[in-house]
Amino acid sequence: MTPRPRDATATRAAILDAGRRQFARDGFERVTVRSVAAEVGVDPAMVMRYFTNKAGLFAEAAATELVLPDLAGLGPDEIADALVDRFFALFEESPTLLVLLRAAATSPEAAERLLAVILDQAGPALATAAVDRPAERAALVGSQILGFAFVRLVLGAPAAAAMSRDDVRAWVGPTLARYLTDPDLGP
Amino acid sequence: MTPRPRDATATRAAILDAGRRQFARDGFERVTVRSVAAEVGVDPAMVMRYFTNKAGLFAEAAATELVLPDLAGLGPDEIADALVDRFFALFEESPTLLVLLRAAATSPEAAERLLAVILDQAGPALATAAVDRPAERAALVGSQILGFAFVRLVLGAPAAAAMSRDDVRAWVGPTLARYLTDPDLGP
DNA sequence: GATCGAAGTCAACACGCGTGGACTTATACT
DNA sequence: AGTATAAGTCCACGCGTGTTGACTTCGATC
Repeated sequence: MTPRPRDATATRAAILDAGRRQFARDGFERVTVRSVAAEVGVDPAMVMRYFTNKAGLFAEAAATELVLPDLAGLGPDEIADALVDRFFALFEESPTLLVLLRAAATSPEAAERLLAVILDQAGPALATAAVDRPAERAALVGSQILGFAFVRLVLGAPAAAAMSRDDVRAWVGPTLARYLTDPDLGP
Repeated sequence: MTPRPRDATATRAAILDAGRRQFARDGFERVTVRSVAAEVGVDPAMVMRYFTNKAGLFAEAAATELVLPDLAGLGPDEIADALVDRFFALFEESPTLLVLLRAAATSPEAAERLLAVILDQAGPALATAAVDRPAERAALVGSQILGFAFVRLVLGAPAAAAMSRDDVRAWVGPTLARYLTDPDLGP
């Protein structure tokens, strides 16, 4: 066959990559189809060809898979370390979560998607570790993780931005552990 | 004198109020001068007359004063309750902080302003309560407060949105207390 | 070597935006 | 009554946006 042996999907991947970077840096509205195309060195119409829409490009750029490890049978401290490590790596390897975080602030659809990621992907894993009230505990874990990412990556607070992975483990790890496993917490 | 005894500043206040509501709901970019003027029932040019700019309107709509209570001499639990109560009231009485939170996600200037609010207004008050490392502990307190507000008000997570003030006290209060006063925390 | 289809470019459209300036209205003072 | 002055309206400009359709290029197949 070899219908189109050229690097057909190469520019498509380049557009997606540039779009992801720009969405992660500027949010949805401030990114223009033209700016993405310019970064790739391609005509703006290419974006429509491959993604039909600016929204289509965003949807693909914001596709996030948390792939959390199995938390069952782990002690509180191990759970906390596993969560910190995973999210630390997640924000480093690809900015999809940051894309979603930035866009969620001004777009109800993006907010809904981010909430779905937390509830549907992190929810089950966290529920196996929660002593009770899994919904509340998952929401609190999410609030601390997103809040820290916000202060560190969006606001750029020096004290938070300067922390190493081990620092984050030591500072916020215990909070996550208590949110999930402290039986005395809550009303 | 009475240079203009008419309700001169009334429409100005109405524009500011409508702008604040729309900025709190939609962020900076999605709000248009026209939409604000339409909500007030006034010509768009009135916005320029009173605020010179869309940016000028935003700047005034985002002016935030935390007015935190004095935390010196309080125990950990009292500190936590005082913080939760103050921020709970703050988000209810006026959406300026929400305006700043939403806009900070996509605007570096807004992010800088929100960071300044945390550092300059909350920082000193929190520093009096912190056992050590005031910068790190203030950043962590801010991350939890903003993160919870984000999950509750922006994402609208049911488990977080349904919490009463006392629920929030019971769930996140202890976290704030530990961030400030736990001497064993951190690396 | 002719041809077909995909990859990519070009110019333009329609729209909504922020903003500016000329114009109108109406109130308070002389 | 007349007038100055502030409040408010109208209209339109210029720009950047997302998006579209027709055109061009070019490599692989027959």
